[in-house]
Amino acid sequence: MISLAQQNNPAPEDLPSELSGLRLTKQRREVLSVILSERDHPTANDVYSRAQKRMPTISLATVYNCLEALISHGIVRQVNIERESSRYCPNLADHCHFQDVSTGKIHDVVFKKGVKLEDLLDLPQGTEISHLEISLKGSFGQ
Amino acid sequence: MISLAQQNNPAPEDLPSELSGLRLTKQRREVLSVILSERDHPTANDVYSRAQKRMPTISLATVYNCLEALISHGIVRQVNIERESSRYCPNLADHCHFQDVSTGKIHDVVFKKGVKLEDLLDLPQGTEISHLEISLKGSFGQ
DNA sequence: GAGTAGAATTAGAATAATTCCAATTTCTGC
DNA sequence: GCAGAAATTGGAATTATTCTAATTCTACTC
Repeated sequence: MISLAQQNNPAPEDLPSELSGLRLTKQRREVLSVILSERDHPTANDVYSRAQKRMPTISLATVYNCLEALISHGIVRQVNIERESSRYCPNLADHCHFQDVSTGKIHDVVFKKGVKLEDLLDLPQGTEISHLEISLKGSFGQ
Repeated sequence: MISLAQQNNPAPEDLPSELSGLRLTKQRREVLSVILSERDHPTANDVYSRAQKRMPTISLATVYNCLEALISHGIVRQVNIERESSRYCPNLADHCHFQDVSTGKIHDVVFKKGVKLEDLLDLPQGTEISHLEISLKGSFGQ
């Protein structure tokens, strides 16, 4: 079985009709396909305009609804950097986000092997982490 | 010399007239005093209503302006957790933020000694980090 | 101390991302 | 095919934040 993480340019019709217990409606499949196809961390608006190309009747509210459904079922991650609009990422592996200030583009950054952030933080015994986000900004050397 | 980080409940009038090259006007001193006095990571609105107690004529726009000035001079840190409104933190030491989901309160979390996040990330040689934010949500054990 | 230029403050309008709402459409199970 | 539930839709509402233009303050210069 091919995991979504590897799938590169799945047309909406190639996506299953259900995923992680979420019914994939036509719109959800379209939204997911957009996010899987161009992994450049699009905003909701980006997703909206890309989805409109194949499905001109989709509404922005639906895009937000679909994103929320995909996120709450663990199919997509929401990415927040400072106060910018949220972006969406289909990479479910442990990683964080680096924004190149000269281009605005966002890059996935992984931890060096074996590193688990939770082990590095001085949290009280028994703390349960339900959400963890690391974001960086900067530039690649001159 | 007492560093701001240690100062506990500085009345506005006890703050210097300049700090890190920033002229501390009456309003900036008031805003800073609010943030230093109750270190509960207030939002701009919280700061506004607290500041109003002593300075009823201060405006919300001024609070935003003052916060921006304090941040850009490295006197205060802006804290973002997901899409919630920004919060403001006078703790300049290396730390990150944990939000207890049962109370909504935000707690400072430090790294275990010797840990430097930059060392743990797989970033290209020569990458310069200008901004780094780590936020967590969860609960303290049951 | 008056005059002045630049900076800061202010109230209110504007913006923009996101959420809400109520009506309609589409599904699913029978 | 039908009933009820779930999803979609367009547009309005919300909310945090930023912008604008007018006023006030501050620090200098004379």
